[in-house]
Amino acid sequence: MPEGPEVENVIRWLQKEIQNQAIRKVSILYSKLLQNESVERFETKLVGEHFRGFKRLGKYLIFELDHYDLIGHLRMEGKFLLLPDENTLEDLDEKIARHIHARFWLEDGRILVYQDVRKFGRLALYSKIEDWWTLPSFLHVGKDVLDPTLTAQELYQKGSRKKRNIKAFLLDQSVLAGIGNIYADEILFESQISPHTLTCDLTLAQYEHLLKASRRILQEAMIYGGTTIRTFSYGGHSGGYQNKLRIHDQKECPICHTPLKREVVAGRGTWACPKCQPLPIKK
DNA sequence: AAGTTCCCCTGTTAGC
DNA sequence: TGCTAACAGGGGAACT
Repeated sequence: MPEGPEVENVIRWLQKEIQNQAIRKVSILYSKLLQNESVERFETKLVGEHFRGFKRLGKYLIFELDHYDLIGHLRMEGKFLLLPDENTLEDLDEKIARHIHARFWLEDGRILVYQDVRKFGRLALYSKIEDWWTLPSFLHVGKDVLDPTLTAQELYQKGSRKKRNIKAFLLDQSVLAGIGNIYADEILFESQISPHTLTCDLTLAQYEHLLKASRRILQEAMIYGGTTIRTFSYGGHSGGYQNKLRIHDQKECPICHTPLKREVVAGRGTWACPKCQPLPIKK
């Protein structure tokens, strides 16, 4: 499922492919895809706009156009495809075509389409403002994990006054943005912290470990092209990090070989080694 | 008021 | 084998 590293790969791919392309025509086939705009107005507003800039915040994609910022979120299974021409679009297998919810015809004849089997993804359109990170879409989105101004001290301050497990904390995008379920498990394993540990029981040193592990793992996953567990792909590529996962969806601990079993923490399927990631001893 | 549960969706898989 | 129910999970609304 697209987390920070997957979204980064999508953004870089689109920047390389369609930067400065103008939009000739737009058609939206699923109105709920649009968060804050009617289909008709959305389709009208985007004609003649160019894809100027490509940014990312957490798991959000930001397309800077001439007069608007277009904010996208792929949620579970959303993906963009670039089709070479009209014929390719017409010849698409019905199994794929039925899940295409938006189409953007570009000036060079290619067509950018948005496909999303589960229809969870969303697009929001805003008139361009100076600081896109102040847009309503980002009201509840904290600093990106890879934002160099984010410090362990900040996490410690937020965590120490909350009573909630660290897995939920890492998944909370208003705390830090970009980590999803898969990487949360990997980060906790590398930090040797149980997902059940309460944030108020963690030391500053542990938050330092967590932040360091978060950055290392997300960077590495990004270089590998992200993780493809179910369906993630972009530009015809799959990610490669699924082969590097150490704990998530694995059979045994790579360090002590303890058999692992899935459990639900923070409402998510969770893998952790009971030996290598012990709970702190209660006093 | 912060933390938890539910809901949106559909394809895949587990279980009877 | 064929059907149904459970499951997958990001984020926001609704609930406790």
